[in-house]
Amino acid sequence: MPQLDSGGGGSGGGDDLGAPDELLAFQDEGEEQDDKSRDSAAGPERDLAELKSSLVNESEGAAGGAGIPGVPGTGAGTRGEAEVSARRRQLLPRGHRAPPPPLRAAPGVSSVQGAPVWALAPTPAVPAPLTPLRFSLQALGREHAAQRLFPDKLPEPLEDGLKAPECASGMYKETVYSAFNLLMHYPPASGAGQHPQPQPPLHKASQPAHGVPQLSPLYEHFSSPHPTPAPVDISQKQVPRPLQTPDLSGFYSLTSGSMGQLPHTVSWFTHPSLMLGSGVPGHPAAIPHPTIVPASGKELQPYDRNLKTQAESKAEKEAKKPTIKKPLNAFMLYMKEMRAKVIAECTLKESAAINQILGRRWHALSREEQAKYYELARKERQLHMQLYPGWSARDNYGKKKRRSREKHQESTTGGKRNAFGTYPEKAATPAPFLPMTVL
DNA sequence: ATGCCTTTGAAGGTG
DNA sequence: CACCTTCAAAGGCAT
Repeated sequence: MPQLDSGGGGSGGGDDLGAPDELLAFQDEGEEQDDKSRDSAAGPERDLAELKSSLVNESEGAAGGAGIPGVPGTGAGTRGEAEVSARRRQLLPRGHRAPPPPLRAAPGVSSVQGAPVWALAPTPAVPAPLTPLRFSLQALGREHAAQRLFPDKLPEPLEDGLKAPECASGMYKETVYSAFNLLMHYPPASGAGQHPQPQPPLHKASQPAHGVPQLSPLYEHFSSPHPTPAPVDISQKQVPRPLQTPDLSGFYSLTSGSMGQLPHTVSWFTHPSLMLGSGVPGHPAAIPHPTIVPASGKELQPYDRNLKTQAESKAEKEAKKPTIKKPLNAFMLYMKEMRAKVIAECTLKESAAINQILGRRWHALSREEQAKYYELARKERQLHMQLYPGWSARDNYGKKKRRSREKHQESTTGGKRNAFGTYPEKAATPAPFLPMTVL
């Protein structure tokens, strides 16, 4: 079940987003200090350095590639395929990473829906309580205002970014916290006057984060100031109709007028394959929730079904049932925002390598910085749950192709290991955050 | 065409 | 309750 706090607990119930009294002190300041020092001394720069180092070490003897400019050993595309493959296999052995000390929440502090307690600390200048849906793309035109909310965050990318000469492109300077700034920027209560200037079509590759955060579609979806009566009917049979709370009722639509302001990250809005809903493509009513994707990834062909047997049709129907994706967690949101920067800075493209860097950067983030993403993630989950009360992550189990790790598991078992073969390590790795105990 | 890799976090299932 | 498993994003690469 989704973990929306249904009003219980001592947090006042309901949406206690941004509750000021959630500001909690940490008792492990020493550890935080460690984090800080780690951040500054061996943070992001080390991330890539280690990654690169591992690449170099593992590809020692290989002719210097041209991966990261000036960084040997990162050019996967410069070696023979076999060599690259070998490197890839050993790229970052699961035991390779020596994760930084975990961020721990202070004991005796409460948590909300699994987020580290420090993540619940009030975001600067964010009014509370917050309605999760009250985000607006209007913020796109108000980045300055958003920046005012977190003025201290602007230089962060410069600190956090891979400033190493081999990686510094400077592109990340444009906006780093733009996503969060946007999300955390609340429109006027009236919601009026939210008609940003239409923008030309944006392309994913050509439109890095320049005032256009790579937000979770969930939030982007609700960024529209123009309401629609209800979210797309994704699965009437399984997913109960979303709650039509007053807060939500005004955030379910995207009008054509709002399309122009949407960044590339909301390409789902116009993508034909996503027009699965009940209506006519292009019509707001036909706009599905961003987390809804056809299982096949292709547009449905209703007439095809008539040619199939009932069983086939049923199976196919089942298979093609739109999939409600899981809401993104904090780290996913972070990755989504920062990926482009890492790519730009490091000229890396392989997500596996990028994700490793991002993982390290994530650990290098301060609590406050991480808290933003936890907060966003929490709101995303709330939105998701409000939209699809009956949805369960379990619904998507098996929709992804079974990974071959299963057979790996069979062949290499002996000990306990998860399907990825990583669990023992992860278990051995200190958890980033200890669960909070609710007082 | 499809799955793997790689990361963290969330959530559900199991013992 | 602890542990395990799966999925979420992403894109190059391998099969």
